[in-house]
Amino acid sequence: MTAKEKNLYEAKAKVLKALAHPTRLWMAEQLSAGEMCVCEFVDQVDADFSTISKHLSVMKQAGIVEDDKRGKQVYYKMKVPCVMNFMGCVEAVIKSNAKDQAALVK
Amino acid sequence: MTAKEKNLYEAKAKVLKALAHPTRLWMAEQLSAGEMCVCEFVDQVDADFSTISKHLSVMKQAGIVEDDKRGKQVYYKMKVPCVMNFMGCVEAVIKSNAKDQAALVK
DNA sequence: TAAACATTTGGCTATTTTGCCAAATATAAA
DNA sequence: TTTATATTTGGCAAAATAGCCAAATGTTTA
Repeated sequence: MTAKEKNLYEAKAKVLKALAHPTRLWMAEQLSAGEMCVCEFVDQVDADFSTISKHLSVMKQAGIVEDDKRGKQVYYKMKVPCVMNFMGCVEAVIKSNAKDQAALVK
Repeated sequence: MTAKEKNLYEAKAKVLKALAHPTRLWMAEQLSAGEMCVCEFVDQVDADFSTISKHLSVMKQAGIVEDDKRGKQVYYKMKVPCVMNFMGCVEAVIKSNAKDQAALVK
C-alpha cells in the first residue's frame, strides 16, 4: 500500500469514526432532518454541554457537519447529507444479527 | 431517549466502529470483491498476523463479515454487502474536505 | 459597562482500543 | 505421531477516546 493510499484509508476511517458513537450518531440523524443549535442538543442529550460541543466538533473536523454562529447560538447542519443514507444498511446488519441471535435459541 | 432506543444507537455505532479503522476498512473493501483467507491478508497487510486476526474478529462480532474454516485456512467474506455502498459517500466527504482545504490557500 | 447566556477550550482521569509477543489450538503433511 | 502451517486467544503496554469540571470567549441584554 502506497503512502497515498494509506492516507486515503485513514481519511475514510476518520469519517466513519466521527459517526461511530451512539450520541454522535443520534445527533447526526437529528441534523439530517434539519439544522439544530447546540442548545437544543443540550436539552435533549443526557451529557454535559461541553461533551456535546466536543462531539459536534468531532463531526465538524471530519467534514460531516458545518456550523453557523447566529447571535448567541451556534447552529449545526449536515454538510454531506448522503452520509445518513447508509443507516438503512446499518440497520440491515442489526437485523441480520438479531436473526442470528434468534436462531441460537430456536 | 428510551433504553431501547439507546440500545439501538449503541448497536448502530458498533457496526460503524467496526469499519472505522484504516486496516479494517481496507480489508472490508477487499472482501466486498470476494472472499479471502486470513493468510492473504497476512501477506498484504503490514501488521502482525494476530493483529489481522483480531481486526477480522471485530468485524465478525459486528456482523459485517462471516468466516468459514476450510482445511488449515479460514476464509472471510462480507455478510451484508451493502455496507460498502456507503463508501462512495465517504469519498464525497473526503472530496468536500479537500475542496475546503484548497479554498484556504486560494 | 456589567451581568447573563451560549458555546468552546484546557485539563484531568477513566475507559477503550491498538498492536505486539507468546502461548494455545486445530488441521494437514511428513 | 511428530512436525509444519494457519489461526485464535491471552496478556500487556502504549495510544486514543470519552466525559466531567472549570475557565475562557464571544454575544446579547439590562
